[in-house]
Amino acid sequence: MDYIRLADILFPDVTASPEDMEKMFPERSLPEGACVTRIGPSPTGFVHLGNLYNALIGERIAHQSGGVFYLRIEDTDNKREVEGAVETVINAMNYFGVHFDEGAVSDGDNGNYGPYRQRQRKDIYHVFAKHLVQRGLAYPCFLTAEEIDALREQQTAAKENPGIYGKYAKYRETSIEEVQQLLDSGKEWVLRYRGTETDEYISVNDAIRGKVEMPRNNMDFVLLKSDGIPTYHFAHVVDDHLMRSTHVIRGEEWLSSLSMHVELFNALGWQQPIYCHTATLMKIDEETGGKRKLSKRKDPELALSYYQQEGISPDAIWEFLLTILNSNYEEWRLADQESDYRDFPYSLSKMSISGALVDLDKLRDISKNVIGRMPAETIYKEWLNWCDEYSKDFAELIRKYPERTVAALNVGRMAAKPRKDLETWKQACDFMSFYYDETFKISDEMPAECDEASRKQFFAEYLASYDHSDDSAAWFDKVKALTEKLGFAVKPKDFKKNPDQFKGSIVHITNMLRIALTGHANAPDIHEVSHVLGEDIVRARLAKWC
RNA sequence: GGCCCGUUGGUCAAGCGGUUAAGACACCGGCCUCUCACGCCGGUAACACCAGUUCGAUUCUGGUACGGGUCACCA
Repeated sequence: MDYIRLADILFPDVTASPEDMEKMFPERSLPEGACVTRIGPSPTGFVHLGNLYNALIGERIAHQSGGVFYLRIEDTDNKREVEGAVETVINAMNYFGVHFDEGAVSDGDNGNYGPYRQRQRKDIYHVFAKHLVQRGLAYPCFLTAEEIDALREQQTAAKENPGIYGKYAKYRETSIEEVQQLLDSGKEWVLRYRGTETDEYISVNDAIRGKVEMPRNNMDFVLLKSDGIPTYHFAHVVDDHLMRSTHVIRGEEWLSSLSMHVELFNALGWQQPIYCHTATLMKIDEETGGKRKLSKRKDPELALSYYQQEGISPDAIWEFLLTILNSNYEEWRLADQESDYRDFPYSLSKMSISGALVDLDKLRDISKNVIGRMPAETIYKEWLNWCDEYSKDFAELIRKYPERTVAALNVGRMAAKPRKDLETWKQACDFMSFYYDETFKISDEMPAECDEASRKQFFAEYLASYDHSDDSAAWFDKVKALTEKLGFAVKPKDFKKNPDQFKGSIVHITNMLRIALTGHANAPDIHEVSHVLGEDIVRARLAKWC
């Protein structure tokens, strides 16, 4: 068969050669050991944790090695494409602090290895498609969807592997005349790779999993779809070669199509990148109690937007993913509280290969510590940023009282063992609400031990003797004196031992004070809070109880 | 069903032939204390199963079970 002629019939417009492509996209001149990585999201408008998870690995190993990290949009499936999805991906990655050195940007491309949108690379793929046809490694296939369905049914019934291969590859040996005829009649066709029937095994050294073995590809899989756009498999091989990726980081669901990719790299005579197949993120299914893959429909926490809405800071997400990704991260963080997480030496070999469960409790804990490490000014800024987007009323409040807010954020944080009250920005709005009259409300009941008479007496006398300039010790001495005067135990233990001799203990008294001041039985130090609020507010809030 | 991947406490995980089988989160006690938090001390809790190799297996090999993935002109 004259494959050269067949190639010309199929791709009459392709004049460039593979060598031209190699010249157009030369090897990158990078320092020894530099990694070139990428993420290749498809623009479906939904960015999930798994995307970020893989992005983070790529970003780390690229930037840690002085390499390049880029964004490639895998838009070969026009059916799934959603308007504005590219923007969504870029914004999400930007929000979470993942920066690209090159690749697609919202209004075009940035870099010398583009275009970075696969649909715009059609001509490039066709050069290699034609080349494969010329060498007899690819052929046009005119099978319709119905024919393929019927074949699959027949194969399944006969307990054979479904698919187009060997004797089932109907159009493998179609003559040029027949092809020409079919083409002329306007019949749709796809370009298929010509698989070899073999019982060979291939072996790939995965950077995360080690040696992975599987049967060599024998399928006539699709290279170009009927619209001339490549499938993922073909696009991946061409792109990662031409864009000079050194490492391909992707989910383990790709493991099963690895044999096709190996086949193509070999057929084209290219060196394979280093594959890194990551574990799938899982969660516990509430209904069955079993582990399962996170699902877009059932699990809101899969969407990155969930974390934005909850107000979990990007740093917390990073730390969370880093602890899942590298088992020694927590240890490193424990030993070094100050360093940026980017200083952590990330390693592919330390990665877990079984699916990790997304544990929101753990995330909250990490978030609490991350915020705990931030200076109050940083918290103010980031929290305000979040409020501007998700809680406009609160943003207004914070802006109205900037000094008070920063002071409030510092309550209990100057001590040797600082408080960690804030978990998320959303929770912060709730927690901090008592610092502002606009949002202040009494949420807890006054302790039952304090009857109305002693309550009135307490607040009256407390206010009468209140000196805003008292230091903590002087203030507390006054509270103690009042406590005793009202017939309450100054030492909680005394009350515990002899509950009959007292109306209650100082715990009840201070709780009463705390509720009047903050609305909650649980709140930070009363003396500190009083000073953040200022004398006027303190007096006003307490006066209501006299 | 074929092919692949996986399996250490509730969760995340160290471990890489001999360990009292780390640590973190969660949970439960206790201490500290004006509440809550923080912090500290302590506790409950694990090598899926069965063979084999070995003086000795959580660690190596095989099988079973269970979980996951994939078998598209989707990525």
